[in-house]
Amino acid sequence: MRKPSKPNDPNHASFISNAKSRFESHLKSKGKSLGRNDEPILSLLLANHRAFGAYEIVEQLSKMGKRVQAVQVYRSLEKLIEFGAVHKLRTKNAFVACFEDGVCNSQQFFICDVCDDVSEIQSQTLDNTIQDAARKRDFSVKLPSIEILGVCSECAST
Amino acid sequence: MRKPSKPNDPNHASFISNAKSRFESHLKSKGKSLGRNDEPILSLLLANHRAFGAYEIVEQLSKMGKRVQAVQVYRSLEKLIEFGAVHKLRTKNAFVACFEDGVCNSQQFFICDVCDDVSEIQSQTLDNTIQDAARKRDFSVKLPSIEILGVCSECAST
DNA sequence: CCTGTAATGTAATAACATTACAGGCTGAGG
DNA sequence: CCTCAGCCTGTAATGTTATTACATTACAGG
Repeated sequence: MRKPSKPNDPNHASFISNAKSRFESHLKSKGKSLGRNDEPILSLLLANHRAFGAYEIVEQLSKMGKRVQAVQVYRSLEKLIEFGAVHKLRTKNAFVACFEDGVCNSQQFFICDVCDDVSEIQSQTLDNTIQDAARKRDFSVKLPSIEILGVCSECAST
Repeated sequence: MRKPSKPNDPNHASFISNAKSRFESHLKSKGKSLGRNDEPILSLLLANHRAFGAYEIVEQLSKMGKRVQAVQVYRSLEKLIEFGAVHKLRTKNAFVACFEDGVCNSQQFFICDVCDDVSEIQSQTLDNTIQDAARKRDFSVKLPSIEILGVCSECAST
């Protein structure tokens, strides 16, 4: 099993370009293409290991000389989320890049209250436990959203 | 283990009055009291097995001749949530009564996309699985939020 | 060149949530 | 009984997140 990439990994740059080209192929296969706003947004999120609010993305891009409005950010995010390159954190109303290498189906996050770091996990056990519980009540799962708020090891030790 | 009460249960009325008096005692023990807005809001939520948005609560109360503004609803909800009588569903930006009988610590929900029904579960297994995953990464859990979106058995069969 | 589709830009607004401030009620202590 | 602190209420305004509506631009294929 591949480890998720993080911004401080030495080969993070290649991870990013891979993620981008995967996204572009995906779009192409659906008759769409990488828009002029998509790339900067994805880059911003990939360059950070935390979640950004949509309006924060607007600000950041603005600082980088790229003026866009919220709606354009939401449009790009929608595509990115659909593809799986970005996840939405509903507890935060914020958006975070997916750092899993390859396909990502789960939505399981540990979110640090202190430093805002988001770490995504892919626990088959957790998935199974949820599926079991769902089966028991004949509930058919569409989208499990698991967001565990707390304090990460780094912040706890300082 | 007691079953959670539902609006169509024959003894639901007594469940409601119990929930209310528990809430009132709790407030009293904290030097607070049941405000004039708290009761109607709790009643509304307890009378329905689904989540309400804050502004929807405003509307409903208005229909019942009680005019309040959003901020008042949020104030009551804050108290109710703190006590555990109401939960916030972050995937929906909405609020649902807790139908567990007694103390409720977990936040595990199955939410039907079709009929909006919310059913709360208290899976120790799920809790344990999350705690295990957290321990592995030295993450100290404060507030797990688990909201499973999908289709309930009723809606699937019709 | 024309046309259809996707992407963009712009403005306005909806939906959700909070802050600020002014009164009003109540109950414990003097 | 008085009064003062703490809680509750009401009102207005504002902040934050997300979407709708509509006009325009870019571009590939017939």
